[in-house]
Amino acid sequence: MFHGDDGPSHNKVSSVLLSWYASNKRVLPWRDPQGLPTDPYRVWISEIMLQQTTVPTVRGYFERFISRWPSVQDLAKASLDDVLHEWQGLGYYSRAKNLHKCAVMIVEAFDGTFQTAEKDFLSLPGVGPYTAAAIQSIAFNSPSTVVDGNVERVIARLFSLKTPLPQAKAEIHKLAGHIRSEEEPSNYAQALMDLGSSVCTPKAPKCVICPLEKFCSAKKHNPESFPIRQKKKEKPTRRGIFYFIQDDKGRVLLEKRPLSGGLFSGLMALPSEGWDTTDDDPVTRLKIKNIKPLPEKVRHVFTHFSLIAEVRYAESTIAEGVWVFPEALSNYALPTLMKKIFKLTLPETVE
DNA sequence: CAGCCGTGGAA
DNA sequence: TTTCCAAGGCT
Repeated sequence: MFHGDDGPSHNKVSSVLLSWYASNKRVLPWRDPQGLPTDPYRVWISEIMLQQTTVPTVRGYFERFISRWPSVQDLAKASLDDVLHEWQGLGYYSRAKNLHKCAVMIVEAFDGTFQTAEKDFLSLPGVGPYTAAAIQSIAFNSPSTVVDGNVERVIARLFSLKTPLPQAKAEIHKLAGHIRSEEEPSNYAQALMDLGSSVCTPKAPKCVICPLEKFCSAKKHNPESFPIRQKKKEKPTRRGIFYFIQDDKGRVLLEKRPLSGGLFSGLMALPSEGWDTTDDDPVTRLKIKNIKPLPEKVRHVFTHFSLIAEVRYAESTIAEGVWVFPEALSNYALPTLMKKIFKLTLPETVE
């Protein structure tokens, strides 16, 4: 399994890594400054927020979220709309829906206490293999193999893995499990991820200061070329039309996006057509008339496509939907795309 | 498995 | 401007 005497030996790797972490530990809002165990609730919230999201982005969201709902009981009592409002701009909005659902489940089915078994976390919506392992080790200091994007990169480089991602995931998990020790599981998991994010970076890794340099197979060659990834498919461009409809009092027509799934699930948005997977025809449905296009187009990039949004001023007299005064827009959970549009149509009102 | 699901920062 | 990808999970 290991590459002879030059390959990574797990006890050496973990001890070197733990001592590196002891003097390079970053202060983060969800991390106890003294290294004491952190409230599992805080670990859980932070791990959900950190899914595919960077530390600088999460920081502010985490602080606001925790001060508003300091415990899982508080979160369970909150309304989903309030949770989504606190989540607006963070993206992947199903995370907020699942978070709220989990809080209710934990209070009702788990009697308000976090379970200490990884399989219990895995049964929760929005908690997958990474997050379950992270909570297990970080919050309960119990050994578990934590593999995120950082760990994938570190492992791929340590062993110069030729198998491309995502095919290599199983192999990486196996190697990560062999490398890790069962000492200080909480510190070890965070140390490996910190190393990946600050030293063993995707571009221009700082091998000179890396504590694992002497164990690393890729260091001699081209560390930046690992992990090898499958070619990504080209991102298509879609065009959509968004109707900015005001009544005679200046109120804007918003509609709630279906909670069942899709883009911006559960958030408020302008009526639109032509860009998402629905076949909605708002012009007919809302009896839209007097359509006047806005010359500027709004560009927005999603994970799997780019959007060119055309905005059209229009009128409607229907009673359905939610008519909102511009000053009251901040009371609603709005995706970033809507904020971009309102910056053009309501420049005085939007931050 | 591959497509879906947001956004922003870095280079 | 473009490209990458970040403490992933669900279907």
